[in-house]
Amino acid sequence: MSSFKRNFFLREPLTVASELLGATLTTESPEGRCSGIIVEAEAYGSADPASHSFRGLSKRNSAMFSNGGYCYVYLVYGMYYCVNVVTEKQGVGSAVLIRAVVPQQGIELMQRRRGLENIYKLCSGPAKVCQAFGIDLKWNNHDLLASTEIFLTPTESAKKAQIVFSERIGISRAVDKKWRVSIADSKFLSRKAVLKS
DNA sequence: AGAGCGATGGCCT
DNA sequence: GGCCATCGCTCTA
Repeated sequence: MSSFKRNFFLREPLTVASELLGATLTTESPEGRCSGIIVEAEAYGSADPASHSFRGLSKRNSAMFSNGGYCYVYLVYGMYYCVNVVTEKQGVGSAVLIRAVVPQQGIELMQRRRGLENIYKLCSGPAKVCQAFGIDLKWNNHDLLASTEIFLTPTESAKKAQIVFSERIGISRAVDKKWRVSIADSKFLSRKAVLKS
């Protein structure tokens, strides 16, 4: 089984986001292993008004400034978690938000954690992914290249799916940037990609 | 199918 | 006090 190299993550978040589509996210916990294929992600840049890192380092966002390949987990709306893959070199606050995944291993465990049967809705949103995979602050700022509890593996098949670029979801600043990437036609997305002329 | 809204807590002004 | 990188429920069509 191959794995990502550090250099993969030391690039601009939109590039990393595009190339993470098709990759597999895996978590290991005492309850079991969960894995799934990433089909939707968003890039957040260091000079991006929509990014948590825009106003500089804080207690909450400090993991965003870690080296590429680390993990940034945050609490959103007081009740859910979202998981990001940190990009670029240490000191630069950029990351890729994992928004949707196609469940592969541990589907029963995901269904139990989510309290939901429907495969298509199991991981169709950033907080749903975290709930299904058991991701919370315990893994914030973990190195995805060193951890055995949360990690990424590259796409095995050589086939490249069609990628769509669209506007990011749930933000109020820099709304025009098309920094959301998704696999066209996937039934596992948080929303269909809206293409504006 | 789409709009509205409450839950809930940390962080920023 | 206001604002969230959300979700799932309810109401209207």
